[in-house]
Amino acid sequence: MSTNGAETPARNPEASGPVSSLIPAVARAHRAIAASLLRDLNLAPGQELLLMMLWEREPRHQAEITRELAVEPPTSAKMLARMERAGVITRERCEDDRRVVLVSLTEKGRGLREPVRAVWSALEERTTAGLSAEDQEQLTRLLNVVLANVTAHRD
Amino acid sequence: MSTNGAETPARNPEASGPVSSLIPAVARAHRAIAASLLRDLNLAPGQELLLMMLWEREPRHQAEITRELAVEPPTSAKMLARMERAGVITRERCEDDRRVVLVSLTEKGRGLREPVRAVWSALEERTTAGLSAEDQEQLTRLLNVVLANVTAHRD
DNA sequence: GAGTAAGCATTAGCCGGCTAAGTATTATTC
DNA sequence: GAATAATACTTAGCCGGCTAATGCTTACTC
Repeated sequence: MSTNGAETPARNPEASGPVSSLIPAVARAHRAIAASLLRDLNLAPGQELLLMMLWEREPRHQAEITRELAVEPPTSAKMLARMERAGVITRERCEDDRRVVLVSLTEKGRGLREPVRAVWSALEERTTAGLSAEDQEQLTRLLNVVLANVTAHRD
Repeated sequence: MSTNGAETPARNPEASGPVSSLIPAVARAHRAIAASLLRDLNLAPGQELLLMMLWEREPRHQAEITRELAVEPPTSAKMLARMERAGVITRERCEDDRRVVLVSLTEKGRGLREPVRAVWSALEERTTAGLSAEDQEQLTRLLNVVLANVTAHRD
């Protein structure tokens, strides 16, 4: 229903630097669009990433999913439980190693492949609108640097 | 506690473009660091933005906060309720217009100003480590374009 | 083989974010 | 002045994300 008109996202005067305030703002607005597009497929943002993993290879250990999504175990567990309830995946304990849970797609889950791809195209197109090829490369490069910075193992 | 070692954040082969997968990944890792720094101040990520608003001017209408934070009313309402419970802000109904709620800082809230500024400096420094001044400018510029793209009013 | 360590997943509970629906108050309009 | 619309906030409930604490298997060590 005609999503709200995303207000001006708080340009912050006290911010020591703009990047740290820009990143969450961009991410939130970006996620809102993704959510609105994915809602038509009955998916929540984040769930499409899991499906992509399974489309590539299946079944998968839940631990593997957790690792690759770079998320904590309870996060993936809850998400998987919901998606199982929604009928897009199945879970079963592995026979060989009763600790692990194997995650597979249902037919319904497989059917989402093309629609999700379409959503991702639309999302990316809108996100990078007005950026030249060089700009996009630059942005990708810079974001990867930042990602490495904030990802760096700390101990 | 010795945060997990932030795994590789799911480089996604199916992604139509890298930007849409990079943004959430960066945002999540960035937020995790912010959370870890803010936890020492007993704040959750996002709450510092509200405090910044109040340090600048006070009191504020809740509606104003909601608008400036670019958030939906229930989101700010819940956050404010928690912060009130935590003793950093107070809320009271306005006498002139009984619909509005006025939000003010407590002494405890005022005392957080310097610590929060320090956290933001540290966060920004870590985020932009290894980026030249031009790189930072570029990144800021490009993120602003993307922000405009994903923020664009849609109806 | 017993005891301990490591790995995998779950439960409970919090936080920021959202939508949908409702309440109360003030402004408008006729 | 009464009916209607607009505004401000709340409640309920869901989703992704997290930490802390628990349970259950398998592997390792002695």
